[in-house]
Amino acid sequence: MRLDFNADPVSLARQLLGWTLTVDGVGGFIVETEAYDVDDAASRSFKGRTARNAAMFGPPGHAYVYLIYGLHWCLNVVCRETGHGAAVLIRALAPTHGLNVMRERRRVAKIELLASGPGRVGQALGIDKRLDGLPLDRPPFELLPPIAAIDVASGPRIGITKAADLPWRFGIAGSPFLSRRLG
DNA sequence: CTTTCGATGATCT
DNA sequence: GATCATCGAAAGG
Repeated sequence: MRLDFNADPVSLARQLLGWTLTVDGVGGFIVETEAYDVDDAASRSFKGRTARNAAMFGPPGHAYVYLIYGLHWCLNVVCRETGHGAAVLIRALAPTHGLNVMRERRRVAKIELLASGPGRVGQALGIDKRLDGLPLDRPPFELLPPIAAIDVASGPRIGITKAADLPWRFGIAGSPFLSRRLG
């Protein structure tokens, strides 16, 4: 099984569900993603390339990391061809690797809250600016294929004001680790 | 269960 | 000075 990072973000967002993502051996399987495309008013790449979003215009299969609301680090997977500015936001994981490390970083008792949201994923995996632009197929990252078939659900994206009607949020149907329920 | 609101800082206008 | 792909706590039903 292989991921096609050259695909469009909607396709990659669906492909990524069920893959296990770890940083320094800490993480879980991807349960929720969001697509951000070229010419997408909700995307940080919409107004063109800047210092902040440069990684989005770099090679597919690399990380794009940014700080939101001054305190949360969010992790994206760059896709399409180099120079396009499309990516998939990792919104939630089902924790499987390094549970103790994540609990220490997050300081929450419930396993459902360890990585169920983009900011929570960032905190649980220790994501920050150092990882911006790094390839996802080499340490500290690791991506492992799904072990079972995935039942995909979709719905509108969250926390955006533009193009908010597009159903570009994807998740594993019925998972208790989704940041919010999905239709 | 729901809604509201403050925290916090880099980036862009 | 405004914006922002969020979170968590607090307040209200």
